[in-house]
Amino acid sequence: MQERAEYCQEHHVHADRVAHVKGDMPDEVRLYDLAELFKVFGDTTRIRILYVLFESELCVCDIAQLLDMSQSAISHQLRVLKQARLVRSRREGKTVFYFLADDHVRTIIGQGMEHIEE
Amino acid sequence: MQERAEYCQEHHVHADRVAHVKGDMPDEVRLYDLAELFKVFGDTTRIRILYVLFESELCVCDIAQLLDMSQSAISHQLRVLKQARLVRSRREGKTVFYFLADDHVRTIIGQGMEHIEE
DNA sequence: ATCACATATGAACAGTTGTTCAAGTGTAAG
DNA sequence: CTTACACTTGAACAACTGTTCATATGTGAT
Repeated sequence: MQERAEYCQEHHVHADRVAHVKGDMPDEVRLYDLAELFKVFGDTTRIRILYVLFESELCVCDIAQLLDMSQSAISHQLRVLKQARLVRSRREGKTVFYFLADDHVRTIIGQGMEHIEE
Repeated sequence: MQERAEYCQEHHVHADRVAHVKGDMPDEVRLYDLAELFKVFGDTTRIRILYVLFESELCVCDIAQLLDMSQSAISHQLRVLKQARLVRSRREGKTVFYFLADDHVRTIIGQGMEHIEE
């Protein structure tokens, strides 16, 4: 966090580029939110849940069964996904159905897949 | 991980959907790799590094200066980014320049930004 | 060879995260 | 109002992650 001058001499730093980049950086809050969003994608369980919802809406119980995990674990993760506005839910009697919130989920996961399959 | 039957009765589970979804799920390894990839995006420092590299290639020292962080911290994170094949590097004398590996980075970050700005 | 600089790396430590377990809602049916 | 089911939630604990600090490597100049 300090002592940078010790490593990096004035005359070495590529001042022009540094100055240029410094200009068009999104603000800290936005970058933080962005990282938070990707954190949500960065867990196998949540990725699997999202994938499972690609096809159709499902209830908590269905998802737990599909992923062979406890209903509680799934519920916790659905909450995270919901807070990130990646999924939404609707209630039908005792059952709660979850579904993908919008198409960004598909695009982001699609691009990710493309990347790892290169 | 067990006791599902206790919560979820045979007659309730939406068997048709469950069966259908079960068919076209990517294999476990792929889903794991995908989560690993997004984990890399899920950190403020790494997101900031990627953003900084949107404009032009930069050396470790430049990045550390721009983000006001230690050279060591940046170096550690660049390694993570490199392992995920999100950045690449070239050496020029004592200096090592880092740059974005391909356009997926831009697309993924772009989509992420769109999502949080809704 | 020796020195200085740019970068890399290993160990360690605090902070975060995901699951389980137990207990809590909410809803429909008897 | 009681019971049963679908789901939610809070606490706790192990596992993981990011930074720091100290040290190591690589390169070029003297």
